[in-house]
Formats: sequence, structure tokens, C-alpha cells
Amino acid sequence: MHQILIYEDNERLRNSLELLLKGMPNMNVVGGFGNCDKVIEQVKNLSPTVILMDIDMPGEGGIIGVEKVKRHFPEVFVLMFTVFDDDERLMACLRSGANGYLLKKTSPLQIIDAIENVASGGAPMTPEIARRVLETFKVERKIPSDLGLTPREMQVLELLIKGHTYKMIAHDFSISVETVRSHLKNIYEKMHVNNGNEAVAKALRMRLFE
Amino acid sequence: MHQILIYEDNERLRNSLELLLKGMPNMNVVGGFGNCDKVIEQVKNLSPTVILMDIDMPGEGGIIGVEKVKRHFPEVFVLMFTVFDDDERLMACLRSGANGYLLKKTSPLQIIDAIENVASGGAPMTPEIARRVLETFKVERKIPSDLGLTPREMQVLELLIKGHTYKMIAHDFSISVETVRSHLKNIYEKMHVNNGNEAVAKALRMRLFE
DNA sequence: CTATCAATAGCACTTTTGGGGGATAACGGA
DNA sequence: TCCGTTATCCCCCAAAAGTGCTATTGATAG
Repeated sequence: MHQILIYEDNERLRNSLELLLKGMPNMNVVGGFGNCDKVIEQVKNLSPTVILMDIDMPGEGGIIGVEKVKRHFPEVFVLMFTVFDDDERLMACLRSGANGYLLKKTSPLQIIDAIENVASGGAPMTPEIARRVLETFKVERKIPSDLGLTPREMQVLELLIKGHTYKMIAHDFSISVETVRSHLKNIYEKMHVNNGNEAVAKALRMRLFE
Repeated sequence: MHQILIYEDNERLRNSLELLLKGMPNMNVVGGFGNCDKVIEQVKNLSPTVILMDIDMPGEGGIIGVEKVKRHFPEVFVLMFTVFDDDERLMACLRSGANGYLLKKTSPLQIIDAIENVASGGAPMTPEIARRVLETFKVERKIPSDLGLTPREMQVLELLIKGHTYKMIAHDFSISVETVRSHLKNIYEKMHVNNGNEAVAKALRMRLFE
């Protein structure tokens, strides 16, 4: 028997959902609210196994909601349920540990399906959502853009990132500090930055080093 | 009409798949092979719209296969199809741009479904696969490591990462350079680093900023 | 009420960095 | 052979950064 808690500010929709789920033999709706302001307390009292969570609600929305729930009750399954499908929110929810992500145009049958699914450890999402998740996978591993740094410059930059001073770098390579200086000057110019901090940040963001 | 190309080393299974797909009115199997050794050439000649790709094959397996295909023909949809479900391979495929990921225990009906789905831009995956993808999302954002930096210190560090000098930071916040200095001193101590470069590197690696 | 902490600020002093000039030797391709 | 690139080195000099102290204020937790 799935104990279901619903967060959805549109009352009509919330009631429809309740009706739909109550019609199922193995589902029990333990509550429904219009925002997540008291989500911790409510989850503690109602002990749901699955939460249907809208994203856009007045007061505390679903993104804060899923974060809170997952931090305090990681064992409760949270299914996001929204009309909004921008990547920002999607990613925010997934990072917070949402167990699934449905668009509101999902059919009632699929919603039932998704609840069963998430309760048995799956992660239901529409193929469209899945596609976007995969997209970010690809872009996160973007190509190491070539700045035209020479091998030596890369070595120097690497040590700079480690926090070594010019003097230490010079010592490491048994070259003069002046040479290190020259390399750094060239590095900064090639990277279009004005100081070490910026170069370090840019290098790491470009994943020149890990 | 979907033009389908199959890579699967088990001949019996490959033939079953061909039969299954040929039975559909809108699917045409343009070829089937037992390894990916000549995948580029084959794709060029056969012009598939969707590729069903097994992972474990003698010679060049599906992981190399999907990489090659996606590099040379990014518009072709690649659906991974495998008994193996270890995370390593899964992630390798997804990073290379696979459009979906099915386990072999998937029913024929679902396979048909998945092909339709991937061809219309979705990313079919079993809820189980989806769950694992979400897992890695969470772990990738690991260590909420709390360094105990105060809000102000975070702001200062953020600007440092942007390459601002102490003077610029002071100006940005309308505070004295001495104060910026103080903050940085505290930041370096809390982070156990000795200079800005190291702090920037550490902050970015800890994903304090993105 | 007090102790702690965050944020602010100052000063003295040293070291490091960055920007501007150079220069030379070695190597490799056009 | 000549030119471009790489790696090396030098000088000057001003600006920036880093270290070690102290100190005041306001908010907050106990």
C-alpha cells in the first residue's frame, strides 16, 4: 500500500489527483497541501512513502521542498510533477535527489505507473526529460578547448594551480625565476587574463586540469 | 519509415530482432553485424536512422561503436541494448552520446516503443537505468564540504576567482582594502592554503562555485 | 549579561607578482 | 637558408599580495 502525499497549489488539480489515486486499490492519499512551508512537519506526521511534488507553488516551492524532504527523509520517494520544463529547475530538482520527473501533460495512467515505479526503486521520467538529462551529460564533458599553450606552459600552469610561487616553480624545474615569469606572461596573454587567480579559474573551468 | 541497423554478436538474437522489427509496418532493417569494426563505413553505406547497439561484442564493442557513430554521424540515433548493466559502461555510453539505454530483458513491445521514441527525439531508458543516472547526478555534486566560510567571505572569494584585485573587491563592496585583506587572511586559513591561486583551485574543485 | 562571531579597519613590513622592455640558443618546417 | 616557435634568461619598477599584529562595532547564542 503506497502512502501518498500531494503538494500542488491548484486545488482543482490536487483534488483530481486525490480522486484518481484513491480509486486505486493499493494507494492511499495521506494528505495534500498547497505549499511546502511546513513540509518537514507534515512528512513526519503523515509518513508518506511517495510524495507528488509540484514545482511552482506560492510560498516555498517544490525545489526547496524536495531539498528539505531528501535531507531529512532520504527514504521517502519524491516525484516532481510540473508544467515547467526549463533545464534550470529540472537540474536543481535532480541534484536535490528527486526520484522522478513528470510533466503535467502526463496521462493519469502514466502517473499511476510512475508511482508504482518509483516505489519499487525506479526513476520514472518522460523520454523527453531523459533526453535533456543526457544532453547535460554530454555538455558537461565538453571538449578541452585548445588555448595553444606549449607543454612547458602547461607544466608551469599546473604548478601555479597547486599554489606554488614563481620561486618554487623555478626550483621544481631547475630554471630561473625569470623564465617562470616569462612563461606566465605568455600564459596570461594566451588565456586573456590579467593574473594568476583568473588563469587558475579559467584553466579549471575549461578542465585543462582536474 | 525507420531505417534500422543492428549490431549484435549473438546471431540468433540478431535474427529475432530483425524478424520482430521487419514485422512492423514502419520499420525497415537495413543491416545487421556482429561487431563494430567497420561501423563508419557501414553507417555511411546503409544510412540508418536508428542503430540498435549491443555493448559486448568481439572485436570493437558497442562503446567504441557509439563513440565513432556519434562523432561522425551525430544525427543518427543510437540505442544501446545490453545485458550488462554496470555503471561504468552505462556512463561511458551516455557520455559518448547514446540516445537511450535498454536492458535485454526489455520486452519486444518496449523495444518497438523505444525505437519510435528515440526516433522522435526522446531518450528511452528503463526506470532502473534512469535511477542510476540520477544517482550519479547526486554523487557528482559531492561534498557539500563546509569550510565554515561566512557569507561575506564567500562573496570575496567569488570575486577573487573572477580575477579581481583586492582593490577592486574593496571597491565593489564599498569597504576598505584592509578589510578585504582581513577576509582573505581568514579565508586562506580556513581553507588551509597559502595564496589566492591555491584557494581558487580548491574552491572550484570543491564546487563552491561554478 | 557575557562570550563569541562577523564584519569592519588599520599599520608595518616582506615577498610576490605583473608589465614593460629586451636577448640568446636550439629546433624545425617552408 | 630564413623565419617562427620554444625555452631560456636578464633588468627595472610599481603594484599587489601576504603576514602578524591590534581594535571597534553589532548581532547572536548561551
